[in-house]
Order: sequence, then C-alpha cells, then structure tokens
Amino acid sequence: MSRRAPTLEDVAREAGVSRATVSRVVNGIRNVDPEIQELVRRAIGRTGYAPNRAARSLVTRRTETVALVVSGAGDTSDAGQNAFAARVFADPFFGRVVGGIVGFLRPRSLHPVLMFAESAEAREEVLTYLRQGRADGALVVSTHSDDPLPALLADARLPAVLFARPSRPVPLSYVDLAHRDGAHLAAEHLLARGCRQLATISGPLDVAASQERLAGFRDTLARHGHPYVPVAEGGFTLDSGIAAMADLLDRHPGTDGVFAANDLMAQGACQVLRERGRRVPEDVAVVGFDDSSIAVTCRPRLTTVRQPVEEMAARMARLLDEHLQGVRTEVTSVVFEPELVVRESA
Amino acid sequence: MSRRAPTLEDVAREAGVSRATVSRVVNGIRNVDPEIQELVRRAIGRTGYAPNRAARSLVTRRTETVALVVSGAGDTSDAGQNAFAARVFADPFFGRVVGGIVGFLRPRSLHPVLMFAESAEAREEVLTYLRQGRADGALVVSTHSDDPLPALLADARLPAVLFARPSRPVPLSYVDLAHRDGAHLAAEHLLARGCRQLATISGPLDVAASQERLAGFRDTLARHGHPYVPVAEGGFTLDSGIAAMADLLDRHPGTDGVFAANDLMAQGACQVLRERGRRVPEDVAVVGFDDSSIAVTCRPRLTTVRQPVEEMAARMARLLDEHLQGVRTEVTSVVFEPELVVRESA
DNA sequence: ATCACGCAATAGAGCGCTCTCCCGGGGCGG
DNA sequence: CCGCCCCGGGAGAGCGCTCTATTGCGTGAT
Repeated sequence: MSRRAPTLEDVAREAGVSRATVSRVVNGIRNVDPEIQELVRRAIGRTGYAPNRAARSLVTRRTETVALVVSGAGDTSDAGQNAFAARVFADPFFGRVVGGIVGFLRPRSLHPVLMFAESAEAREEVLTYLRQGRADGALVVSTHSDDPLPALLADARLPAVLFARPSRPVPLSYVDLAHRDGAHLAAEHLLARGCRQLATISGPLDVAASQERLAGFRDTLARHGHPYVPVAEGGFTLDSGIAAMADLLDRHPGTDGVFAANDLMAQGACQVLRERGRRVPEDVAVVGFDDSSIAVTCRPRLTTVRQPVEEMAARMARLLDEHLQGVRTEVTSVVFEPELVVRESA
Repeated sequence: MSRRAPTLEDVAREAGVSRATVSRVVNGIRNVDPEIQELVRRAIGRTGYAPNRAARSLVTRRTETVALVVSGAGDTSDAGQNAFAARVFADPFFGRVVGGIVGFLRPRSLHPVLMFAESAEAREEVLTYLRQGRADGALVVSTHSDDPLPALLADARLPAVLFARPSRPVPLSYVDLAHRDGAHLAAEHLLARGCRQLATISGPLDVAASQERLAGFRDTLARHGHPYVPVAEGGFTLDSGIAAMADLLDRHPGTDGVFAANDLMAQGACQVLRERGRRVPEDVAVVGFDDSSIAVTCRPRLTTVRQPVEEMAARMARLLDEHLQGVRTEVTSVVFEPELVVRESA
C-alpha cells in the first residue's frame, strides 16, 4: 500500500512552522499572519493532508455525526433486520424525512448514521453507539408511540430529538403535526362536498398520530350532527387499507365519503371502491393524509391533508444541532399545521 | 452535566488490574485468567464503561463504519441537495438496497453513513470523508453509469465496491445484474403470449443498465423475426413512463405488447393504456422490471423481471468487508441472474 | 537446588490532534 | 526611555486507547 497518510507534523515540517500553527490554519481560528497562512495552505496542498478525525474527536469529544434512528416494533425473525429496513423505506414518508434531515445536516458538515431500533437488542446498540461517542446525538423517528427508546435516551442523558410526541412524557424535544387539525380539514371538506354517510380508515391505534386523526375527525363530525362514525382500523399499509375499505363497505354500503389516515390506505380504498363499482369521487369521495408522492401517482389523484414532512424533519435536525451547540438548553416542542390539498378523489 | 465518562483507567483501578488487562478483556483476546476476567467484567458493569471509539480508531485505524453513497447527477439548485435525497428514496429500489446492505452490516457491527454525491463538490466531500478515516470504505450506488465517483475513488486508492458496472472500466469490485438476460425473458414471455406488435420503454440511455435491457430486448426479438422495435426513452420515473407510453401509442396504435425498463414506468404505461381504452393485458400486455413493491401494489399487478436487489446489495457489502479484512485482494465482479415473475399485466 | 521456559499481567510508548500556557517582539502611553 | 500590553507563534501536555516489550512467577528438566 501507499505510505502512511501525512499528519499535521508532516505539514508543519514542510511549511517550516509548528504543529499548532498548522492546526490553527486548518481550523481557521485565532489570528495567523496571512503570509504564513498561505505558506501552510500550500504545504497542505503539496502533502495532500487530511486531518485525522479520530484524533480530533478524541480531544474535542465531538464527531460531527448524528444517529438517524428508525425505531419501532419489527418482527423478531432472523430476516427481521433487513425486512424492517425495507418495509420502512417502502413508505415514501421516510424518504421525505431523510430528505429533510439531509438537507439540514449537509450544509453544516454533519453526517447521519443510519440505525434501526426494532428490538431491545437493537435499542441497546443505539445507546452504546452514542455512549461510545460515535455520534453526538440522535434523531429518532418512531413507528410506534409506545416506543421505549426515547425514555432510554432521556434516562441516559443522551442528546436526542424525536419526530412525533411520545405517548408518555419524556424530557426530549420533538417536532409534530397538529393531527387533529388535519382530520378536521378532511371532515369539513367532505361535508362541504355534500357527503352524508362518512366513514374513516384509521391508522394503527397504538400510534398517537392515528388516535389524534381519528379523534379530530369524530369531533368535527359530531359538531356537525354526526355522532356516529364507522371506523375500520388499518396499519398504514396498502393491504390494510384494502381490507379496511372492504370491511367498511360490507358494514355500511351507503358510505359516500371516506377519510383514510394516510395516502397508502387511501389508495387501497380507491382500488376496492372501483372494484366494487363505486366511482371516486362521484359515488364515494376519498381524502388521504400525508400528501406523499403516491397522492399524485395513483388514479384518481388524491385529495389529501398535507404534512410538511421535509420541513418538520429539517426542524428536528435543527433542534438537535442547537442542543449540541448548547444554544438551546430547554426541551422544546414544535407543532406544525397541516393543510388540505384538493385534487381529484374528493 | 454528569461527570466525565469512565475510561479504561477507571475500570482498571476499580478492578485492581492494569489498563492493558481490561483492554484484553474488552476485546476478548489472549489468555486472561477467568477469575480476573470476571473481576474486570464486574468493574465494567459497576462503572458503566463504554470504550471510547475515537481513541480506539486512532490506534487501530479502523472505524467500523462504511459510507453508503448514492451517487449521480442531481439538479444543482439550492434545493437540489434534499430534493435529490427525496427523489432517490421515492424509488422503492433504494429502500431495498438499503435493506440488503443493512442486513449484512448489522450482524457485523458495521455502520452505514448516508452520503449523497450528486455534484463535484459532494463527491469531493465523500473523498475527504474517507481520507480523514471517518469511514473504512464506500458502497456506491450510482444512478448514472458515467458517474465520475468510482474513478476518483480508485485513483485515491480508497476501498469501495459498486452497485452496477461502471461505463468505463475502473479497478473496483462491483455487483450487477444480467440485464440482457432479463430483457430476454420479457421478450420471450410477450412473444409466447402471442403479441405481434412489440414496443419498449427504455430507461435513460446514459445508464448502462438501460442500454443492456434495450439491447437484450432487441436481440431476442430480432432472432424471432422482429428486426424493428419502437422505442421511447424514459427516465425511470412514473411521469416519464406516462409520456413514453403516450408517445408510443401515437406512433404505433397497434402495439399489443410493451416492455418497460422498470416497474414505475410500467405502472405509468398501464395508466395511459387504460385511459386510452386499452385493456391490460387483454389488448396490450405489459412487462415491467425490478419486481419492486409497486409491482404488486398497482392494478393490474405487474408481470415483471425480478432483480434480487437485497441479495445483490448484501453481496456488495460483503465484498467490501472482505476487501477491508484483507481476505480478498483482487477486484471482483459478481453478476446475478434475473427471473420472470408472472402476474396479471402480461 | 539451579536454570531455562512459558504464560499471565504490567509498564509505557505512541496514535494525531487540540489547546493551554508561555515567550518574544513591536507599539504605545507615561 | 522604560515598562506594559497585545498579538503571533511555539512547546508540550494530554485525550483514551492498543500493543509491544518486558517483568514476574510457577513449572519441569537437569
């Protein structure tokens, strides 16, 4: 192999100055004579020097790395590990989260390490990773609100920010969406369209967001004189949306408006409705949630409640960064407002 | 804040042994008296010791981290950075790649750092990252085959493995698919079904995989007495599939069989066909490529050429690991065989 | 009883960097 | 003209770990 990589020492010798001076130039601190600065820069260029990050981290106690943790309950089978990862990324939602996070981190030279915490063992690995100082903090996206990871992180006093409010209070900052308001928008829209027999496909009810969306939908309808709302629980997947819609139709054939707790399930609902001879939106109007890429991909295009995921994710990253910088010390929660995007399905 | 984290020294004092002995226990090497071993373990438990990775990396010159680089040409706008990330993850293909890679890395305690290299600047960042020793090697997934990153990595003698063969030879290992064989399967299937007027929606022709799939399709048809095949070039996106199919139909209304170079475009093709009053597969048969999640999601479910992406990704990770371990020194390429999955669309 | 040998455990030298402390010299006020 | 301060630059002490060289000790052969 090639000889060992050049060190500060080498550059210093090459430039005829001390190690400390080179270090100052590299890190751009303190006043260094511009002439010498140029001298050093040239020496760096000549030697092809790249500062060893392990050595730097050892003294600064910072790695400029954050753990991007996708947390939740996966199956515990052997294949569970990558199955969980594949399943997570099958939902365009996470792609948007990653996009938002990366958009914030990159300009600041922070790097995300991808981790999955779908089992107790995996959670322990995340904690160890942080304790070993391999990452400065964690960005946690939970798929279940009873996820134990946030509490573990808080107990260990490890810096972390959550996407979505945890089910039981934990002293960690988080970003979230006003899910109730989103459901309210959907309900108002369906009512304004003239729908009279409304039903909803909820998300998994062990997820706080699902509960909120359901509660918001019910509240609004109740206020408009619809005390009873048929509900079918789904799992945020296409298949579960299909099953839920079929179930709903069996129980309430007269349904003329459906609110699905995410776009994937709304798509499933549309498929079932068409198969059963209902036109969307003429016979049955469908409103989704998220405004993910499939909202414009599927036919008819979905009317949906937009969640500014990228923005939320970027904000989450910013919160963590502020905590790490010490700029922000108090636990903070930021709640975003959804908005309705009207397309074809309702 | 809490007092500083316990170090080897602390554990050693607690256990009444030397630093070196604790180190041996932690790393599980050399013969250590079982009694002392137990003593040390207990001390570790009591102090809550977690070895500082920066310090370890400094001497071992290993980080147990690999860069997972998604490379290719993104737009260079301000929003380009996260737009690229979001776009990449909008394709379920990458979710599968990540799943396969993570499945291999995790059991080996290797961690992936997510990086995007869609511009010259971003590529330089990747190189610097590796040169600084922040990652031991790189796994590169290019979206374009004329991607300059592989050559840069090879020139810098940085360990890396590619997903897909680069357009011009580069001394780096890679995994790939026998794209021609896949296209051959699609062609044979369409012909066997009785299709007479075949056309194809290719991928972007600056991608080697697209060229191969097109060439394979053409070759097989030529061998069966179809020297001319209408082609519309797409960009692997839904929209481009829609546009390509519309174009094809305008030029050749009699088309009764279509091979799309990926599932997303096949889905778009199906939508256009339905909108234009063609039944799939009765009037026009459609074959996709990848066997991604949308192949079973969309209606009709797609007949498609299966690419064992997870397996390929895992193999890519394994190749890199072998290179890093020094177990494998020669540049290696592994080519996987595709298979046809028959569903409803053809 | 003496000595060579092997094995467990220690001492201590780095790995490459940052950062505090210190020094020397030039500018300026008294 | 002298003393003080400030600023550019250097020396050197670690950061926490690994690993080589070395010590100490018990064992078996002589």
